[in-house]
Amino acid sequence: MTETGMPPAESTRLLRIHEAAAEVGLTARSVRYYEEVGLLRPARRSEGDYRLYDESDLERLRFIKGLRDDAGFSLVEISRLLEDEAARERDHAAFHATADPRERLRILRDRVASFEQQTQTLRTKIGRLQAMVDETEARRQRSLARIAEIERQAPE
Amino acid sequence: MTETGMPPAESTRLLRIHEAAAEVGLTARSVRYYEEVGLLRPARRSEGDYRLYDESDLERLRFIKGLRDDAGFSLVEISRLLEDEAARERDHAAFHATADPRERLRILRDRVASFEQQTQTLRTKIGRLQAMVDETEARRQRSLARIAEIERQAPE
DNA sequence: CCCAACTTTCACGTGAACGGCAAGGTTGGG
DNA sequence: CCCAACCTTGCCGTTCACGTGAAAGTTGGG
Repeated sequence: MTETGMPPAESTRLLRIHEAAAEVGLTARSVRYYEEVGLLRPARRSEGDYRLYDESDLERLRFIKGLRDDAGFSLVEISRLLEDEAARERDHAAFHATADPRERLRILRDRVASFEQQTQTLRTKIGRLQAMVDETEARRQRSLARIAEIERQAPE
Repeated sequence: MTETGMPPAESTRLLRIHEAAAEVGLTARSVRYYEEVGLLRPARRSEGDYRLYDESDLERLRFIKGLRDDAGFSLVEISRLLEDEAARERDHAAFHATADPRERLRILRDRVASFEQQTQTLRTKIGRLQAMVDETEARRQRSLARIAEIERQAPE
């Protein structure tokens, strides 16, 4: 019969830094570095000061990795992109601390604005990439036209 | 057959490194570095060994800058992306040197394949960015749903 | 309680992508 | 022909984004 030393595993499973990093495809060093430059802080620390990450931390890490690898943003740019979200992180506790619907609405609306800001930035980047695709397509078309011309003049 | 002689040197205006760099929004140092790592070589050198860039060099520089700034590719990745195109650069002289239609067709088809490779890579990147947009959109929708719920329970 | 495996902070090392300077050569208008 | 304003190569410095120990503390199974 075990005593009531049960871990509170039911609500949120917490991962140590190497587990969390592996989960999202990063190194522990990177995760520590991201904390160093202010991109995130772990949900909590253990008794012996080990970093412990929850599911929302993992989401954030995945998002950071996406911005870094897929969008090619620098950590400074990512920091700016997540700035609003950082504010809402600070509001997160406030959200659960208050029962005032007006306050909760304000927090949620800030969050929505933050998401819209993020999609706007990403869509701008998509637009520039699309422009490059279009230009490359145009050059391809010109080459195809020249091929057609040669084939017309000198059929094989 | 051919029309009158080609327009004189006006179309083949050559720029020195600072002019070329300014034209495409880079620094001279960057342009030299790109040459150092094999991303391009200037069309020609002056009598006193000054680098001289023509319009196709500028196009290439703009493309490199786009890949770097907009797509966030590293110079190594850009190098891989332009590798095929580098081959066709070497073929460029051959193209104008030969009158053999079969040879010209081969060169042009290589170029088309290179363009298709580039658009493929860019579209893959666009797809990943779009996935991030979609996810952010979904999170925004969830927040909007929560807002609606609160407004329903506690109308102002 | 022990011990291997994990973690902490601190600190220095590294590769990419340039910036900046020195010492000298080139260009082109007057 | 002069000379200021370009350019050349060479080399060292810098920032970013981590990698890689070192030395010490923590965790958890046996």
